[in-house]
Amino acid sequence: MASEGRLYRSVLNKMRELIDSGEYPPGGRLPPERELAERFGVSRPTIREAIIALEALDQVRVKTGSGVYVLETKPGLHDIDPTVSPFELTEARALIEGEAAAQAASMITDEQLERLETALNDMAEESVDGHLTSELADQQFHQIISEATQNKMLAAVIDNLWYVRDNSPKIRRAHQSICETDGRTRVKEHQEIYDALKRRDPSEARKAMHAHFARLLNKLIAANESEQIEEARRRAVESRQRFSLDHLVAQPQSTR
Amino acid sequence: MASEGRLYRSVLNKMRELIDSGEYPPGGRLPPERELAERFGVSRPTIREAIIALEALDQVRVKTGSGVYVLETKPGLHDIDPTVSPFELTEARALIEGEAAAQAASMITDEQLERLETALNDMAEESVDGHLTSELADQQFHQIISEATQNKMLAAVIDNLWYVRDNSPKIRRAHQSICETDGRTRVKEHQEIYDALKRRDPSEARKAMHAHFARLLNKLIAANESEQIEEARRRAVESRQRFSLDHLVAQPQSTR
DNA sequence: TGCGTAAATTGGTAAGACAGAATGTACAGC
DNA sequence: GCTGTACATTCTGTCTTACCAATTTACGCA
Repeated sequence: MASEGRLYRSVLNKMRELIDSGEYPPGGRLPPERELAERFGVSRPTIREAIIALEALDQVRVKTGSGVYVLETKPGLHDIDPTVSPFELTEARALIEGEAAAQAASMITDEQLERLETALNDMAEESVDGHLTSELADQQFHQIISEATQNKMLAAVIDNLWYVRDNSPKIRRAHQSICETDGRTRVKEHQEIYDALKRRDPSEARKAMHAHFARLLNKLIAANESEQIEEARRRAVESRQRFSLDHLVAQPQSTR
Repeated sequence: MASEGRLYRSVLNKMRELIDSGEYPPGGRLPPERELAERFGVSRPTIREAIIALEALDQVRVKTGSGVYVLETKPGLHDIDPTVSPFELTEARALIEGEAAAQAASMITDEQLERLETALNDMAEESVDGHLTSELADQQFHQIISEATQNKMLAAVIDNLWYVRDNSPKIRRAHQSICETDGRTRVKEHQEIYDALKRRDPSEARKAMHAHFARLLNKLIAANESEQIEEARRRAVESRQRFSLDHLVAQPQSTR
């Protein structure tokens, strides 16, 4: 299953999806705890945990005895430009993290290499079932590299890119639609980055990082295309239905 | 009491206090749920809720079967880190704006090239007397390039770098100490970037951008060195004066 | 219109079964 | 006697079921 160790996290993710997708719009009320518990097939305390996490993330406000209400997302607080597309973000990450990897290759310490290896193992171990640990290991991997550049400004910029990735609803959704099917490929790509860093080869490190993001970008593009095809098909069916309806009511004149 | 509607919040606050006060240092482990429940006089689910909120706030990491561990608090992602040095910033700008220039070289429009030329002229005209217009033209030049990448994320990152440059006191001071003496060199460097962009040559554009920042970095280093020498001299004078003062009061016994 | 009760909803607790991780212990082999 | 491995125990977080309390909201009735 989508089990990731702790149950409430899986519930949390599903709820965030529902909120992001507009199922529960800002200002609206979530279903009661008991109903959610039944719907997700978990107990009520677990739902409560997910709601509390949601509350801590400022996505929701709980009013005792009344219900839990969706807050409007305030992107202005951390100024994420909502018009930034997943493609732009990934391209920017490719360029910037590519340079970071090259920089890190000539600066990285043995201790940091060890931590990279740990993260790599975590990624490989959990790549089968749980996404959470795998995701976390992924993030740690990249963070260690940015730290290894010994440039706090560069590290801060990269942190910011991850923040945008995790907090822009549009981008979150795009990633969720592709992050299920990968697995060994991702581990292999990170392995190649690690190898280049271990050899202290800046050029190869940059190249491996670019390759990693290039694949990600291609997946995003493919997912977007199939989504658009799906959308087009849906519209086609819709208009066909409308046409047939028009035909039934038999209005020979008006095309509308 | 400290009750604020929901019990877990009061527990959460107490725990945060304990963590902040150093009672539970980063890397350390919190007491087990059952013990905390007894200590705070609440039930275990309530403790769990508080821990989950703590986890959502990135203050704590839960390891199943082992315990809950305190994370080191990261400085705010979006505040300017005051420990970032002018060198780090300039290095980061070199890498990132270098890639931006390469990207821009293959995407830039004729209209943007025109605006670059205008900025270049402004820079050249004013390079003799007024620094203000020249500074502004410089910033515009770089902004047009980041815009030409057609990547809003990359442009936002570069904007952020300029913001740090303009708003970190330490970095502002460092720049002011070197920005007076340049002149034709800077214009010439920007001219070379412009030429590469006009030829639509990514590699040369990157190279020219790197050269620009490399010179800036060297100047910063030189200024820093001379500043440190100055500082050392000042201290030498100071200690010499103190020595002579000690000598004047003529205390043969105590070394203080 | 105003008030009071009932329904709906979240808040909190208790007790226990379960699973993973750490720890201690005993036994086998050297 | 010493060491290392295998097993058992204990510790710890995970999740459930069941129950009652407190608060808000809705509705009916006067």
